[in-house]
Amino acid sequence: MAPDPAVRARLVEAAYACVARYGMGKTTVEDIGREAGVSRATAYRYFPGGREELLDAAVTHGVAQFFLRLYEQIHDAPSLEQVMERGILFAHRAIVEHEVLRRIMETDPELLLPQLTVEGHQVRASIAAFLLPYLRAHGVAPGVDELEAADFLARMTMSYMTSPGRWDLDDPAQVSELVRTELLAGIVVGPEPSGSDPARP
Amino acid sequence: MAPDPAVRARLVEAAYACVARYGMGKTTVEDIGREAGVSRATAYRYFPGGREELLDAAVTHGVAQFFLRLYEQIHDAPSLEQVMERGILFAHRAIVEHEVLRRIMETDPELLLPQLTVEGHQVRASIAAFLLPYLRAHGVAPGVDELEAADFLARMTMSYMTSPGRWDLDDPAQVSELVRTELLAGIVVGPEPSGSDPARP
Amino acid sequence: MAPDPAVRARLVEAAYACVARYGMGKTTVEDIGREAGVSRATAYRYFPGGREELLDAAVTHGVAQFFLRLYEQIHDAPSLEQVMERGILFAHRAIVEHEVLRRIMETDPELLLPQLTVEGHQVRASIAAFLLPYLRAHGVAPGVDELEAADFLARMTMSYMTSPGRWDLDDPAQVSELVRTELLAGIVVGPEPSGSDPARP
Amino acid sequence: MAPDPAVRARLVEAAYACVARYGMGKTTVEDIGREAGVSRATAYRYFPGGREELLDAAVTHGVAQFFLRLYEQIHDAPSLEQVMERGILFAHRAIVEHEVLRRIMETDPELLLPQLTVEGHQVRASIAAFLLPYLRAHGVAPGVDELEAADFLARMTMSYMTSPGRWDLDDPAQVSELVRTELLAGIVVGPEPSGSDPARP
DNA sequence: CACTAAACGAGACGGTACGTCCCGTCTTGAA
DNA sequence: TTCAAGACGGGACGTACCGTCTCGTTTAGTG
Repeated sequence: MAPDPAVRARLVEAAYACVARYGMGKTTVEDIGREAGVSRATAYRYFPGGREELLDAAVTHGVAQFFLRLYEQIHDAPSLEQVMERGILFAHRAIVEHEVLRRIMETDPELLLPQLTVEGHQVRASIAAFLLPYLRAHGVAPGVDELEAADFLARMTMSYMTSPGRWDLDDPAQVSELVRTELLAGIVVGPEPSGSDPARP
Repeated sequence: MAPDPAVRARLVEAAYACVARYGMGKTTVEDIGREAGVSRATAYRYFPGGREELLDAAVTHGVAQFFLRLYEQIHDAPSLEQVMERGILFAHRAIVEHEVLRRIMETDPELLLPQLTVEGHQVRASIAAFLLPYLRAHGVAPGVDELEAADFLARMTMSYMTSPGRWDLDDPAQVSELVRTELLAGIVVGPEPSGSDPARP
Repeated sequence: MAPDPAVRARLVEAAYACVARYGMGKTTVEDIGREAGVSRATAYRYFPGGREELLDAAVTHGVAQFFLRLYEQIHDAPSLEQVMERGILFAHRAIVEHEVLRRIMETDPELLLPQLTVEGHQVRASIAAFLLPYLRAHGVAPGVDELEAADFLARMTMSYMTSPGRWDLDDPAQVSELVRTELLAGIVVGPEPSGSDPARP
Repeated sequence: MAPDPAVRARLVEAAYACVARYGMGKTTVEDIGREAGVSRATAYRYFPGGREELLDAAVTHGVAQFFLRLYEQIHDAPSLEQVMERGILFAHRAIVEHEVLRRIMETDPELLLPQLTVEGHQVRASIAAFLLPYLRAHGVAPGVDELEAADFLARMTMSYMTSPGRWDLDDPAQVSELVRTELLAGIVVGPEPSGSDPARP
C-alpha cells in the first residue's frame, strides 16, 4: 500500500480539469479531490503544500503536455522552414483550441504566462537549442552568428505565438510567408539553399 | 460628502503597497483598508467588486505608473537610438529596482505579465506607434517597410526587457551595442550619424 | 424650526407599522425613517436612544392604543358584568385581529408581553382600580374585601386574556358564563342584584 | 468525530451564561464560542440557525432547568398546601436570586416571558395536571369541579409568581396565608389544619 | 491465512477572510 | 438655521475554504 503514483497523476489532472472549468481562483481543494475520486485528506497527503502546490503542478503539467505535443509535431520535420512553420501552426492552433489554455488565458492568464516569460529564459533557450542544428544544416548568411541567430528566431517565434500582429496564423500560407520573409530573411543564406527539400508549400 | 476621489486613489495606492509587501495572494482587504487609513467597509463602498476589483486596480495603476515614467524618460530623446537605449535602460532598471514589480514578479508574476502579454497587443502597438515617427525621421533601409520595422522593434524590445539573454542591460555601452547591432541593424539606413555600414541583411 | 411633535408621532407610528410588517428583529432604523417620510438622521434626532428607544416607543404606543380603545368599549357599561364581558370580548378580539399584536406575538412575543407582565403590576393595578367602583356599586358577598376582590378580578381577567383555556372568547354567551361562574361567583352578592344601576362614576 | 453532544451542551450553557452576563441583545456568537471553548465556526456547525437558534436553546434550557429544580422541591410534598407553599416560595426565590433570570427580566424580559405566557398554555396545563392528584386526595368543596379548580390554582399561582401584589413572598408565613386564604379558600373542603386528610398520593 | 501496518474516507475543528448589513456619528449642501 | 442626504468607522453576521487532526475501514504485503 505504498503511495500510488497513479493517484498523484490523477490529482494533477483533476486540478488541471478543475482549473479549466472553474478558473484558478475558484478551484477548491475539495473540487480537485472529488474530480480525482479521492478525499480531500488524500490530496493533502500527496501535496503537503496544499492548494498552491496542487495548482502549480497542474499548470506545469499543462505546459509540459503542450511542449510534448509540440515536439511530436516538429521532431521529424525535414527542414528549418518546416520546423518553424509546423511549430507556429501547432502552437497557435493549440492556444486557440485547447479549452484549458483558453480558460486560463481568459480567467487568469496570470498563471499561464509566467511559464512562458518568467521561466521564459529556459523556454527560449530550449527553443534556440532545438533550432540550432537545423540552422547549421541549413546554413546561415555570411557574417551571421549561428547562436545569435537561433536566439533571435526563438525570440521572434515566442513573440508571434502570443501576439500574431497582422498575420493569420491559421493559414499555412501566411505562416509560411511570415517565416520566410520576417523570421528567416537575413538570417539564412538564401530563400532556400538550393539542393534538398524540393517540395515545399 | 460625495464619494471622495482622493480616497479611491489612496485605496489603489494602498493596495499597490500591500501587494509589494505581502504579495498578491496574501493581501487582505483589511490590510489595504488599514494602509489607506480607511475602514474595510469603505473599501467595499469604493470597490463593490471587492478584493478582486481592488487588486486589479492596483496592478493597472502600477503598470500605468511604469509607462508614465518610461514616457518621461524618452519623450524628449533626440534620436531613434536614444529612444531605444533610454527606454531599455529605464525599463530594465525599473524592473530590477522597483520593489513592487519585483515582488509581483517573484510571488505572482501571474498578475503582472498579462498586462504585458495578453494585453500585450495594445502595449506593443503603442510602442510601435511611438517609435514610428523616429523611424521615419531616421530613415529606413531600402526595401524595408516602416510599419513592419516599427512592429519588429517593439517585439524585440519587449523580448529583451523581460529576458536580456547574454546582455547586461545595466551597462549603457552594452545596451547601445545591443540596440545598434541587434535591433536597428538591417532596419535603418546607417549605423547612425555618418554613412557607412552599407550592406547588411 | 422647533422640533415638530408631529414628526415624533409619525416616527412612532412608522416604527409600529414596520414592526407589524417585518417583526421586531428585522426592523431597521432606515425602514422606520422611510415609512415616516423622514431621514434616518432625523430619527436619531428625535430618539437619541436610537433603535431601541424607537422600538420601545412603538410598543408602548401600541399598548396605549390598545387600552385607549378598550376604555372606549367599557367606560359606559352599565354593570360589572357588562364591564368584564365587554372587556374580555374586546381584548380577545383585538389580540386575534390586530395584525400588529399578532405579528409581535408570533415573531417576538418578547416585546409585547413585558408590557403586560413586568409592567404588569401597573396594568393590574389600573384594571383593579377601574373595576373597584363597579364592584362597590354592585356589592360584594359578605366577608369579601372589596380591594382584594378587585385585585382578584384583575388577575383572572389578565390570565384569561392571554390563555382562554377551554372557553371560546369569541362567543359572547360563553364569555358571559365565564364571567358569572368563574370570575364573579363567590365574589359578589348574587347572580345580579336586581335593581338597576342608578348612579355610577 | 461524530458531532459531540457534550459540545452542544457546552454551547447551550455558554449561551446561557453569556446572556446572564451581557444580556440577550449584546451576546455575540463569538462570546458564546469563547465561553464554550469552541470556535465560532463550530457554534454554527452545531446550530445552523446561528445566533437565534443558539439563544432560543439557551432560554429553553434555562426554563427547563428552572422547572426541574422546582419539581425537586415539591415532588415529595405531603399535602396540597405544602406543594403550593413550597412551589411559590421556590419560584419567587429563584426569580429574585437567579442571576440569569434576573438579567433576562431586566434587559429583555422579552425572551423569558413568552415561555411563561405564549407557551403558557402548556405550562399552566402542566401545573394544573400536577396539582390535580393532590386536589383529589384533599377533597374539593361541594359543587366545585376538580379540573376547574386545578386550572384556577394554576392561573393564580402563575399570577402571583410574577406579581406578588401586597404579599411578601419571601416570608413563608405570608405565603402560607396567601395559599390558604386566597388560593385554596372556597376550593377545598376545610381550612385544612385539624385532622382529616386520610389518603394522599 | 491471519496479522499488522499503511493508506484512505470521512469529517470535526480552529482559523481566517470574505462580502453584507446595520448602527450611530458626523459633515455637507440646499431650502 | 434646520433638515435630507449620505459617507464613514465599527462591528457582528453568516459563509466558505484552508490546513490539521483524529478516527474507523479497507487493503496489502508478510510471517
